Formats: sequence, structure tokens, C-alpha cells
Amino acid sequence: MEMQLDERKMKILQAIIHNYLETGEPVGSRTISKYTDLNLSSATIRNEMADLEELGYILQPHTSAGRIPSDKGYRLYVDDMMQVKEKEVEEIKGMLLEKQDRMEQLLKQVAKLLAVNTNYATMISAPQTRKNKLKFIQLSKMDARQLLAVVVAEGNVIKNNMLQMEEELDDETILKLNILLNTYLNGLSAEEINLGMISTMKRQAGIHSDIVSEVIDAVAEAIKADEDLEIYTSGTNNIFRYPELADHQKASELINTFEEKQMLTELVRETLADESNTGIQVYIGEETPIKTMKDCSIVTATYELEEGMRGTIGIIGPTRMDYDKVVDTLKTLMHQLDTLYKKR
Amino acid sequence: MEMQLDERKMKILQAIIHNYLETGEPVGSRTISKYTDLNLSSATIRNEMADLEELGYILQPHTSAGRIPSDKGYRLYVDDMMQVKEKEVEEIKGMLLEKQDRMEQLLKQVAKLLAVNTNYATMISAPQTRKNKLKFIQLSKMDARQLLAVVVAEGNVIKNNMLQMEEELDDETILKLNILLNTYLNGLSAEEINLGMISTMKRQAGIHSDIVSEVIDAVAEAIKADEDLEIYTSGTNNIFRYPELADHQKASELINTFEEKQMLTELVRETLADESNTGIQVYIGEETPIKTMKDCSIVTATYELEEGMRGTIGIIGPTRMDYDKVVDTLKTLMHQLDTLYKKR
DNA sequence: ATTAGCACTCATAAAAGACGAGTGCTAATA
DNA sequence: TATTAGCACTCGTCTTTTATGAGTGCTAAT
Repeated sequence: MEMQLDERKMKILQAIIHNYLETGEPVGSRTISKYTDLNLSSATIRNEMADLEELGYILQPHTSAGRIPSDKGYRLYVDDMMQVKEKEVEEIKGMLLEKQDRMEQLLKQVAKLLAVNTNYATMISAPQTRKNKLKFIQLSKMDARQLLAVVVAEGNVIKNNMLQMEEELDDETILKLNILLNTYLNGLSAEEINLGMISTMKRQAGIHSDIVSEVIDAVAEAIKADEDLEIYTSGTNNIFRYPELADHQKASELINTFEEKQMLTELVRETLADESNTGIQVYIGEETPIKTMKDCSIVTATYELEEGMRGTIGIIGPTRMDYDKVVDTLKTLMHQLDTLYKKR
Repeated sequence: MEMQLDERKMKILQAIIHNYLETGEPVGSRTISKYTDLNLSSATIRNEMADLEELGYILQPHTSAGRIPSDKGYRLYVDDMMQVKEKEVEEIKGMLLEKQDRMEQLLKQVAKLLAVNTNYATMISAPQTRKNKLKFIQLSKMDARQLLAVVVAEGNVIKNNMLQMEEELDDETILKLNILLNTYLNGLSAEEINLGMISTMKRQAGIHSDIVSEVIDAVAEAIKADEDLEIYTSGTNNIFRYPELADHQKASELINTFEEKQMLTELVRETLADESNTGIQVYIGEETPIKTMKDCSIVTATYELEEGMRGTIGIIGPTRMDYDKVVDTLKTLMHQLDTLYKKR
């Protein structure tokens, strides 16, 4: 098997892909003959196309139709393109974070903006915080039988928990408990809190040991990584723009995948797990980790905020996706967010 | 115009609706003739059907087809049905609420459960809290320049806000501020906090008046009713089960409506605004307040938790929806949630 | 008041035909 | 040897035609 395609074949492949992206129709030899600057007759193109098909880069939907790019073809094309743009991708670092709920708004808007601009379905995951270390605990008396526990982890991730008390506690006791909790737990990560420590604390808390248990539970929940990270989607209905995705069966599955989000979560997790991956990633057709999306391509971009908080932006469309444009758009977006962040 | 349909016409109309709900096909006179226990020939049925059509309860998709129920027909049917079930609806009160994030999980599950059981699209809104009165404020020093403000409103709605300080504050100052804030603001609603009060507080805070401003902002946000209430959807893809909704145009619009949620928010608001409405409400076809859903029917149920926190569950399907089953399911669900809540 | 009977309508499905884009192959050409 | 013109052939798609049959409205008989 020949490693590299000869230049002419490459040009023809590119022409096929370009044309197919535009029209969505299988492209024939005659079209290519005129489309390119190669000045070759359709017959010659036909021969080359036969070769390309044998090599697996393009395929024929049926006997008397033109050719369409195969996953392998797209892959070659994308790899080629990315190589050129790799340098620019470096600048995709740093971004905006502020109040938790403002953030949510922003993410939703970004997803929407992206969907409108690209005409594909989009998703964006809230940054995954490490938040492993405990920073601050505070118990406050709300009323006779209610205690509010505020737990802050590193990265300013805040969790509130309302605790129901059996008996009423006086202010002094609460103060003592606060000191106790902070003294023992401050700066610790989930793994570092062991049973010995807990029982020591309970002993010191005396008759209020049950409260310690409850608070520890709250702490544990605050510290552990979110099992399901927040994901926002937009433009799901864009799949109707692409006939190859829009038949009932497929559309229904896709819509469901977007709504359930569970699958998307795994995609995000996978993307983020690869610590080395700092830029843009492209999954084509069968490559996608989500079965229901085997007829789609997914382009993801990993963004990174201060303190190692990372999230993922994804664009989902048909395999005949305008990779060029999508990658560019993502890069621009990253850049904009970057400047926005640096400005303040 | 005759107010009431004669009993036979009523029976025929019901038969038409039942049959249409099952098959989704226009139903003809011959079918009805055998379907009912009226023992009438198809010819007689035809005459009656002609009458029903003239009265607007049914209509003919085209000349040589059977009849399908019109919105008006469904409306009559539903009203009739509801009259019978009205008494049972009384028991739809009281429900579960607990930790904020557990709640979220529960709501999502309820939506999903409902979608799976009914084969319609579902939505559920998180209970809208009044949370107008302030209950508790606490400032805590996180580090040199960061202050955590925890604001609790009635109904245990908690808001956290991280404040950036210009200068470092010592513990004593923070304590003073805490006392100051609680003394002045406790028990107040948004309307009761006026400029005079704020300036008094600022004066008392002395050089730290700017912090007071920031805290007041945080308080305001915590107190004011959520402008966009949380809504969870499930089973959107169920619309593909119903050919009358599944064509590209309509499906796309519907999917979008579900994803954007903005419209749903308004529906919920409208449903909740009607304080008197305590039970189940049915919107048929053009009656729905959402234009994109004019080919759908929506059945909503208002649930109420303690302290007047109310939310809405909605089921969205084609106008030929199995109203009977949907209403029953909703009632059962409410009942279950009710017992679940009472048990603890 | 009900019903049998019949001519008529019209959506839907199946069959038949026309079209044409596109191919593979062969033979001629540079 | 690489390229190209030419041609027969394939096969999806679109259009037309032709059943088919469910369902109706109307009339006349019971």
C-alpha cells in the first residue's frame, strides 16, 4: 500500500470533498474536470477516481452515481488541514470565569451563538473544576432546629447544605464546632480525610457527634468531582438541515442523545481526560465515541481557565461538515473569550 | 345553535375520538357502526356524522375520507371527562422538597419517567419560590481579598456570592458588618429595602461602605424572583411517533421550542399565574399559548409544595392525545409524590 | 326514522416509462 | 505511455398512468 497519495490524486480528492460539502450530492468526474485547474478530461478523472475508490478514500453510493468522500477521505483531508493550522492553535488558552450563575448564562449564549453561526448543533460543558482541596467550612444557625453548612473548596466552588437538628444548639457550641471542623479539615482533599480523623473529631464534639457526621457528608459531596458535569446544547434542530441525518430514525436518536446528555458527558470526559490535548480535535463518522452519532462528525475544542479548570466546546454535524470553517470559528471564539478575560 | 348534543351524537363523537386516538387514521361510518353498541347502520351514522361536522365537532381531511375530531370536538370530550374526575383532582397537594440539588435530580427523573410511560414529550418546572423575605446574611473571610457572602431567603433559598475587596478586612470588622446587615435587613422583602436604609447602613459601616453596596446587590439578586425558572424536558423525540408532528418543518420547530425553553417558561408562568388553578389544565390545538405548538395539545398539572412553592408538570403530544390516560397518569404521579412527601 | 343500494370522489399504492447523470471500457491520439 | 473521445450500459429519480378501495352523499324503499 502506497503511503502517500500522488499530488494529482490529492487535488482530486480535495476537489471532491469541497464540492460535496457544498452540494451534498455525489460528485461526478465531469464536474471535477471543470472544477479544478488540472485541465484533465473527465475520462482521466474517472480513472483516478477509480483508483481513489480502490484505496478507500471515496465511495459510490450506487453504480451510476458520482463519488462521495469516505470517513478515511475526510480524515486525510482534516489531518492535512490541521497540519497547516497547528501553529495558530497555540493561542487557545485562558478564558472567562466569574460568578457561578453568570457563567451559566454565558455558556448558554456561547452555545447558541455558535449554533447560529455554523448551522450545526453545538454543546458546551461547564468547566470541570478539580476542587479537591477544602478551603473553608462554616455552620450557621438558621433557626431552632436548622443549621446551614457552607462548604467552600478550592477554586471557590461553594456547596450549601441545610441540616436538620434533633436538639437545639446554642451559639457557643456552634462556634466550637466551626473551629473544630476548620482545624481538622482545612486544606485536605477527599482522600486525606480518613476514619481515624473522623472519629477523633466525633470524640471531641462530644454529644454533638452526629452533627459532625452530617457535615462530613456535606463536605464529601462538595469535594468530590461532579459526577455529571453541566452541559448546554443549542441548535439541535439544525440536524434537519442535513438530509442524511434527518430521517425519523436517525433524527430521533440524535435528538435523544442531545436531550439525555449522558452520552455527551462521556464525550466531554474523554476529551478532557487526554491532558495532552490542548487544542482542537476532530472525530469523523465511526470514530466518534457515541454510537448514535456514527453518521456525524464532532469537532471539539478544549478551553482552559485559570487554576486548571477545563471545559469543552463541541460542534456536531454531518460527516460532510465544513471542517475548515468550523475549526476557524472555534479558534476565533477562543480568541475572543481570551481577550475578554484578559481585559478585566 | 343547540347547546347540548343529543345522547346519540355524543356517543358517536366519543366513538370517533376513541377510535382516532388508537389508529391515528380518519374513522369512517362503517367502523363506528360496528364499534359502538348502538346497533345502527353505517348510513345512519353517516347522517349523524354530517350533523356533527356541520356543528364543528369533527371534520373531513378530504372528500372521501372518514372524519377526525376537531379541536372543538376534543374540547367537548375533555370537558366531559374532567367533570367526572374533578373530585379526585382535589388530592393534588403537597409534595417533596429537600436539598436543592437532589431536587434537580428528582425533577429530571420525574420528567423522564413520565415521558417513558406516556410516550409523549414532557416538561417539569422547578418550583417557583416566592422567597421574598430575607432570613439570614453572612459574610465570611475567604482570604486576604475575598469575602464570601451567603444570603438565605425564606424557603431556604440560598445564594452565594464571592466579593472582591480593595483592602483587607480584619475579623472584627467583618463581625460588625454581619451584625449590621442582619440587624437592618432581616425579615425584609425586596420592596422594603429603600435607599434611606441603605445610606444609613453605609454611614454606619464607615470606610467599608462600598462592601455594603456589594452585599446589597447580592441580597437583591437572592431575593428577586428568578426571571428564568429552571425547566427540565424529556422524551422530546417522542414527537416522531406521531406522523402529524414528525415532518421536518414541524419537528424542527418543536425540537427548538423544547431546547430553547423560553416559550415553555412562559407557558409555566401563565399556568402558575392563575392562582385559582390548582389542578389539571388542558390546552388543545390552537388554544395553546405557544404558536409552534398549535398542532399539539398540552396537559399541565400544577403541584404545590409547602410555603406556596408551586411548579408545573406538562405533557405535550399531538391533539389526538390519550387525554384519559395522561390525566390519570398525572394524578397518580401527584399522589405518589404526595405520599412520598408525607412519609418523611 | 332507518336502512339498503349505488354512483361518485379521491388519497394512496403500484406499475410503467422517460430521463439523464455518471460509469467502465475500448480504441484512437499525442 | 499517458490522455482522451466515444459509446453502451446502469440505475436512481421523477413523472405519468393505472388500479384499488375506503368512504361519502343521495335516493328510494322499508
